[in-house]
Amino acid sequence: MARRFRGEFHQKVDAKGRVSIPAQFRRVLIAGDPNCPEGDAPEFVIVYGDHRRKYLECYTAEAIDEVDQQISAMPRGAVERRMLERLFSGQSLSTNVDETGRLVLPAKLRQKIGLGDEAFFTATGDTFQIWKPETYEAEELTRTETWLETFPEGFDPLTLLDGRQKD
Amino acid sequence: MARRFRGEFHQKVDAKGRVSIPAQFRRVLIAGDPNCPEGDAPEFVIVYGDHRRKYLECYTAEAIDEVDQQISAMPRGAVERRMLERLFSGQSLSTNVDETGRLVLPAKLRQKIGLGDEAFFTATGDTFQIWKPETYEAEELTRTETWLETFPEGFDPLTLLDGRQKD
DNA sequence: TTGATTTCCATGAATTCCCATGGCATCCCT
DNA sequence: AGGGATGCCATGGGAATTCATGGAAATCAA
Repeated sequence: MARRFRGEFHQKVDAKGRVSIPAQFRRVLIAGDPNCPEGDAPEFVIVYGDHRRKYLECYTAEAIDEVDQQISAMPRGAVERRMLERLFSGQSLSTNVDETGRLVLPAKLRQKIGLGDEAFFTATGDTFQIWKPETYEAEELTRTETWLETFPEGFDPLTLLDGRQKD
Repeated sequence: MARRFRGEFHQKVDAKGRVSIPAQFRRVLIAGDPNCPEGDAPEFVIVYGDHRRKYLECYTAEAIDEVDQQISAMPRGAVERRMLERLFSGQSLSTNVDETGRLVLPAKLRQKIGLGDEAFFTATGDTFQIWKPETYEAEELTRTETWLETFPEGFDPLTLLDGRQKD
């Protein structure tokens, strides 16, 4: 089973912007940082994006390397390449987990997503996101709701996985 | 014959949330974890889903890998993909069987499905589900009952297999 | 200097690990 | 066939660790 992030967690944010990274996520970050200095303190990257993005997306060292490679494989000068570079190089921050398993979110980033004294972590495959809990509920949950409503009563999202498989 | 879960079982849940996994299921979990560390302690994934789902669904390592692959084959940014990621990455928990054959259900999950001191396990092909016994009786049994009643007396469910090609 | 950042220690609660027991079912030996 | 003896299985209890979180001391930066 590949090293993937899994689960949702609520964590406290203190006055200095310190947040405990869920232990399970920490392990994935460690596994995803090839030259992680033995014990722990893996490095990883937070992509915060432009002003309209309301959450922070975190990549393991390996995951971001992969993205970087794909970007540099694009033709120099291409508009798309520029955009991606701006997003992944510019609007991002390289950081690391500290010895007590926490990450420090600079005031700038906290303000950007309106983070108060609580953060919501949610896994999304090979990355995880950090949200202000209220925003997550408002945006994502209601989005799910309305999306589900476009389907018949009692619809099971699993049907979407079809293509080949179990029934 | 493929390793499939079979049967229904009632198990005790102790104060710490520990539950014995039926030995039969355990074997399937072991067989379904490719890099399972020899003896036992296979890893697997519990998908709990959103608030309206009243049971926990357990996937073998292989089964969940397959799901993950299917999801990552969907176009990035598609709403469907996003929904499935939320479900299978976010609303899930990666765990493992312990040395005594048990699994630990965190308080959060127990509350979610209202689990008390007893759990009901039921096989569903390549996954199995964990229910609060009362819920299962109330919801699932009556559901299949009424569904069966839409068919004539003495109806043989096997008829449903007709003309459906399997893989 | 002064606010901000980084280190280092502290602690309660939750989680994991380790050992123990009783019930069944099976195997085996005579 | 009798009657243990063996071994797996479901459960319990407590000790040992890990986690999340808070606060103070030590460093920086400008």
